[in-house]
Amino acid sequence: MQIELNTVYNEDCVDGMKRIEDKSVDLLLTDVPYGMEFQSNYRNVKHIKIQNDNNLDWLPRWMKEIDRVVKEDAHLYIFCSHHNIEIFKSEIQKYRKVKNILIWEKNNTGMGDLYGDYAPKYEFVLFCSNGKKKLNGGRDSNIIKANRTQNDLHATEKPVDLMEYFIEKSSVEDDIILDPFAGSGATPIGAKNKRRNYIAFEIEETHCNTINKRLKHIQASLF
Amino acid sequence: MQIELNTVYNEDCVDGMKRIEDKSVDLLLTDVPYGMEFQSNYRNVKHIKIQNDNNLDWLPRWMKEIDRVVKEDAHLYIFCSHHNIEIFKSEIQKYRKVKNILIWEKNNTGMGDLYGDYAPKYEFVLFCSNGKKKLNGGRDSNIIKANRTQNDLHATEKPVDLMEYFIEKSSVEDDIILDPFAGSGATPIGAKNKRRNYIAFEIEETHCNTINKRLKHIQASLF
DNA sequence: ACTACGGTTGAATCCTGAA
DNA sequence: GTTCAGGATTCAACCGTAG
Repeated sequence: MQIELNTVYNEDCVDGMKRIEDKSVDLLLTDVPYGMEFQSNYRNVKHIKIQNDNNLDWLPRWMKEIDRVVKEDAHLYIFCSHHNIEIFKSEIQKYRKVKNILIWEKNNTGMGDLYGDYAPKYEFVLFCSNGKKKLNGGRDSNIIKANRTQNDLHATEKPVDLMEYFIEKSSVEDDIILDPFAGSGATPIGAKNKRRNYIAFEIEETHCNTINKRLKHIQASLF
Repeated sequence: MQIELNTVYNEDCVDGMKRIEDKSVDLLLTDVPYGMEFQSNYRNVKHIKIQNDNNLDWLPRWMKEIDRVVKEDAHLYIFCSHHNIEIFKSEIQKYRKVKNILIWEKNNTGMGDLYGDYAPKYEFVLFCSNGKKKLNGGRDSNIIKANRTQNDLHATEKPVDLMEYFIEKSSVEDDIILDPFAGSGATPIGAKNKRRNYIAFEIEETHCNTINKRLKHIQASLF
């Protein structure tokens, strides 16, 4: 392994992943940029625009690298939206089997067209598995409720709860979890809480600093 | 109009729809064959295998015809599953805007891989709109809960409640509603209950007879 | 335990005005 | 004409607190 475990790398993930050994990752859990040029206009808080979110050109190279580093029977969880789910699913299916599409049901609905559309209340999570690896715990449904957390840190912050849930369903202690788009850091933080190893990339320096602060805070409180 | 309203035609819908006038349909509400060769093993009831369900060759011709007969600003609701949502969405998008993907959340979970997968609890409904037509009533979320109904009529029976909900959101009295894959008849029955007109096709004679019986029953009870 | 009520919030979309 | 950036806007769901 030419890469350090339990580190958040401030670099482009497609480059950085090249230093990860073949078939060494036990779980992929990530929230990719949706390719929507999203910038939150939420009230007074102005978040940094998501980098490289104006197109999905990175997707084929990214997926190829993911397939190289993630174990054959590992589970993959990839967040995406209804706007371009067909693009993500089609690309991922070139390498891995999309076994299910999970629904993260949020506690509240979003903005958008007020009169001509239904209010958005969920995010998709593409769940990939070749079928050999079992899920830990009982048989849960493919609709998962989890409350949104504060979005002071990141425009599209994911709840640590939800990440920990997926981590426990699909990995054991000391496994290696990869998140190429760490964002607010929910995956590395969840991994640390649950005593798994993580490899994380985040291209935005500000977010990297936030993640490292949050991780340090856990260290102080856990031990 | 060369076609009779409020009739269930026992024929292939791609042929039958040719008799519908251009841009004459106010709402499309249908549960297409998912292309999975589905045959329910539910309890003792053996359902008829869904015809033409082993492939999706019909889809391009079907969608072209749908686009011809449905009004430009009309809403389209097309049920589909996660297995091939990308195929349906991509094909539909050649003609219409998929504005949202609705989740029909069922009261119970389905079968499937008991150990290596999450239990299926929903169906997708592709919601298409060019954005000009408003939805009736309040602003509802894109997750819609509706109980499954008895499964003795049809393998993939949809609740009449749910169809009536969509009918009321997206049409007014005397509108024309099209269902090219009528199945158990939830759409024509919902349409009749809500005093809309329907055009329905169902290739399987047994199902046609069932639908007509159910429709007759409404006539008796409504008037 | 239950209801009532106030406070808070949203991976968006539309519209307007400037370039 | 066209594109683009930024500002205003919804109401249903949920939570916490109080009665």
